[in-house]
Amino acid sequence: MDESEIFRALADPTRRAVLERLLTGERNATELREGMSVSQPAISQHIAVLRGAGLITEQRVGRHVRYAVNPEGLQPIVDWLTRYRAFWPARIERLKTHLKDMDQ
Amino acid sequence: MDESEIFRALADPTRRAVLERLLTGERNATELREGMSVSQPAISQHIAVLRGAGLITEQRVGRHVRYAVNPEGLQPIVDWLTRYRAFWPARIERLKTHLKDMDQ
DNA sequence: CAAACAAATAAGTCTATGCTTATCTGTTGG
DNA sequence: CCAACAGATAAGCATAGACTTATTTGTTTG
Repeated sequence: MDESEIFRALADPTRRAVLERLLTGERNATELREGMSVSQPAISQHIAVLRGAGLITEQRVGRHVRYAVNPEGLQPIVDWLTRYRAFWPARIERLKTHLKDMDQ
Repeated sequence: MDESEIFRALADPTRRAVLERLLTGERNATELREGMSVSQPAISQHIAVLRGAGLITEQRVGRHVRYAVNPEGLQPIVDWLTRYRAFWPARIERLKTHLKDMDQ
């Protein structure tokens, strides 16, 4: 329900990069950090923000933690955006195409 | 193209309130401020952020400035969100309903 | 033209955020 | 069991953000 927290979490490019990496499958913190030029604590803190915003879930597996996108996490802002649907004249066709793709 | 700037602009509840007020029609700065407990400069600064993010447009009319939602402004983050469509199992039906409503 | 008005800008303050290094907690494998 | 590892937490710093009051810019109207 707290859109502010979600938007704030998404406002940081490093956190969006983490999320997008999770789109291709679950990862642990070390894997999420690969190729990024930030310290281990920095990633850990970003992960905490994403988790606080409900955007990711975590599951401890041994001494690793597997992170994954939380499917429900983005819903509040998707809902928020649908209020602006009357202002999406140009994109509406593309969105419909996406939805048709999903039907198949 | 700069999603960070858009997400950051939307992260503030006062700015979202301004945007939502504009959903019901164009307003000037004084009208946008009505009912909000912030100073005139604060609203002016919020408007500047929204405009910088491409979310609103402005048109000077005499000594007033009429602000309006920029229809194209939210597209970058709508596009960004569609990358997560595979993770929207629960919301997809609602979204389809919205789109059907638009067809009529 | 002067007073009133709409909005922006300036400048200062306070808090939040993102980063670092150092340290701590928990887990595993030799 | 202990050394190495995965990750979180602590503490400190620098910058960004949201707000205020005071002032400025531009426009209108009596």
